Amino acid sequence: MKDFIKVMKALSDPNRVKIIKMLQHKSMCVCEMREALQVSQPSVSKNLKILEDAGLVDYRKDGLWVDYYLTDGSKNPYVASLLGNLRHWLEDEQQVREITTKIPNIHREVVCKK
Amino acid sequence: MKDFIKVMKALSDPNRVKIIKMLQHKSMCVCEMREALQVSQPSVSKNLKILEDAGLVDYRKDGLWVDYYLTDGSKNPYVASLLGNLRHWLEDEQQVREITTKIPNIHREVVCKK
DNA sequence: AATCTATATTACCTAAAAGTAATTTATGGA
DNA sequence: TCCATAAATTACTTTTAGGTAATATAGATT
Repeated sequence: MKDFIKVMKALSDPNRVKIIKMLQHKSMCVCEMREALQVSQPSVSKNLKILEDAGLVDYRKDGLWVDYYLTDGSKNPYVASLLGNLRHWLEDEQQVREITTKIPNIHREVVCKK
Repeated sequence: MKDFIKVMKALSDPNRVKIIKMLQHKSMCVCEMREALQVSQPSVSKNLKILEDAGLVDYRKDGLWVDYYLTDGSKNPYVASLLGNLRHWLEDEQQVREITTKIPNIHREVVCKK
């Protein structure tokens, strides 16, 4: 039950869902997501932690940057199925489109010097 | 996005998930669920409203009783798939088993006179 | 009509969630 | 070693969620 609730809670916030939808396109670091979402850095970090605890995302360090990416779902029995659905779900949402079209124009070398 | 968030929120509370799992077995009235969940009647009503707003459950009146049942998911594009998954998800959960084994012993004629 | 009963609604309280600002930690380069 | 930078953590604030008690509503029975 706990695992299930954790994933549902993780996916019941718009900014976290947007993070998932962004990561479907490419792995990203915190400051890139901060730029795309237009929220503070701690807010992004906190939301990433919630997604990580739910087994939805994982990260690898790359120097100063931390690259987040979607997991294969092996840490939580509900994740693989939900991430699968989320591949096509919400693709037509205006809010999602707005963000994903931003992605190609966000480069960490530019965006993270703030 | 709103529809999606609404369903995720609805499913991110243990009592509401338990209601869904109960309704997989049979339609039930508020007082039966109250008995099974051991919470107050207003709490059950409130949670049912949240599930209804998300398009997960619907009801029909039967005299004084109100029978709640799972929808076919036609009111929310994410519901059918999730209710489908929830048919097998959480079946082995202790908390769910405890409640569903109670159901055959709960009869509204007995339980609702309180 | 008067009353009983199942459910909904309201008012209220406490706890959890989500955000920011300030601070700390960790990595890389001069 | 010292400094700069990306991310995490902490402290704090405001909003939201979930519970109960009290009350209102609606259908059934007399």
